Amino acid sequence: MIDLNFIRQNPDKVKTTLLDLNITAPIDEILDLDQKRRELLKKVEELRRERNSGSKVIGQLMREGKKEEANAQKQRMTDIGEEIKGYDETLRQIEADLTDKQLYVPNMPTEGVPVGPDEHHNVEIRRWGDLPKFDFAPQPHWDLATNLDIIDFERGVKISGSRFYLFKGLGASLHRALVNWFLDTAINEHGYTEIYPPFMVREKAMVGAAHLPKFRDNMYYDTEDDYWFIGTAEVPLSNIFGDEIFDAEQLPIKYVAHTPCFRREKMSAGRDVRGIKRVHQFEKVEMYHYTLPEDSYDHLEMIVGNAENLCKKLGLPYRVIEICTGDLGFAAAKKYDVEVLVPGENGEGEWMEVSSCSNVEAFQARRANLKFRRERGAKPEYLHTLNGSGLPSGRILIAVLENYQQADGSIVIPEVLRPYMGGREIIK
RNA sequence: GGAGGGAUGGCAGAGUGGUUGAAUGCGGUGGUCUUGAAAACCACUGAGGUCGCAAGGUCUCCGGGGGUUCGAAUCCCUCUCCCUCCGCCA
Repeated sequence: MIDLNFIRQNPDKVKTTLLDLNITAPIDEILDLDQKRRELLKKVEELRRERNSGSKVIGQLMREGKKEEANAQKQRMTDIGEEIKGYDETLRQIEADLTDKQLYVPNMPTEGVPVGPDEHHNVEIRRWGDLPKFDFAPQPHWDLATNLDIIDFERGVKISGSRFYLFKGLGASLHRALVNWFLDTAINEHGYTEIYPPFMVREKAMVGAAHLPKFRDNMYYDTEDDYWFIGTAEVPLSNIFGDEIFDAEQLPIKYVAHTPCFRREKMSAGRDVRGIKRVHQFEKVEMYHYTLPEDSYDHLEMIVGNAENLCKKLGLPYRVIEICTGDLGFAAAKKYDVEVLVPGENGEGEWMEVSSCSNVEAFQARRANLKFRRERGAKPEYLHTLNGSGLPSGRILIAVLENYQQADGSIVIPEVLRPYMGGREIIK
């Protein structure tokens, strides 16, 4: 959610920005509702004030035993009460409508975000490493994994349908090794506190994280108990401190969580259907920061740096790109993606997104009501939150398989993972 | 799943229809006293909306929502959450 005051004071700027973002939102309706709301509020408050003071008089009169005067006063108050009731009803509708519409307004990109209509206008910031030199034709991960019998696609599909799979034997070990190494690195080297959150949340949490109401179609939902299944740990992490007020010195807070991620992938039917790149259930280690507003952009660099560090230690070539306005999405004010380079289906090399690091500024903080106080007695302010993948174990497993493959189809295990696999050096 | 009991300010805990946005205690902040500290004493100490340049005014909020009433923390309905007992259970 963005500040209603900001929309009110900069309507044209907001509208222009929406064009850059390639997102539509009912700004004029919002302005109209906002104005109606304030007009009504004024009337209703005036009437309430009258009633409050008028009702006190009744109490006074009763105590003094002046029954008739009290009754006359009661009648006047009844009339005012009726009037208030009418206005209240309208006001309630307007406020509900206004809030609902505000929930569809995206965040405003920060100064300096490249302007462009789509992902082709993202800007490469830096690049690290090179694709390994293969003196043979590299295979895609689904062939490697099937031949090594470490991923069973057919039986995953048998159990749960398309876009499901199962890890088997050393495939499952490798996956688990990645998760544990991501977590340990985050905790021991990057200074995070680990959280094990719920994977099913109520609607309020989804709205707080800005995944609802707009992205309803991409999420699994249990109709019987009203639970939403998280598509990322960002959802529970962003709601932990809802309706709480921090002292400034308690910030920043850096959390890391490993969770499954459930995604319907409705919008990408037919894309990336082979392998485990785009699936309904995967696991991810997610970084999440709560910061003072003035520190959030430093933290964005920290988060992306942490994601890069993981790629470097795994020996995976990558690039960092800054996302342009048209590709920025709903919640981010600024976003970096980290993409690793893998041989891909045809062996020529392709970029695969493995981390998305966003500063959402106060966008989630407003929705989830996350605040801090600069000093005792100061007015509470919204804090800033950031999120970044660190990293998705399934996609990194793809990268490890494809980049560390040998001519005989075996996989050399990256050194950092070997302690997590009983010292094993190769999968064959 | 069944039965019962709860939800009040940072915390604890009063308050069952009329100056109660809320006693009291603890905590916190400032001050007095003290060489300093402690103790004692005094004062202050919730959030949001709206109007206003401001000072300040005004409205709302006692788990959420709705209702009764001139007036609700107090009465009614409903939802959520917590606790206790029974049942089931990794």
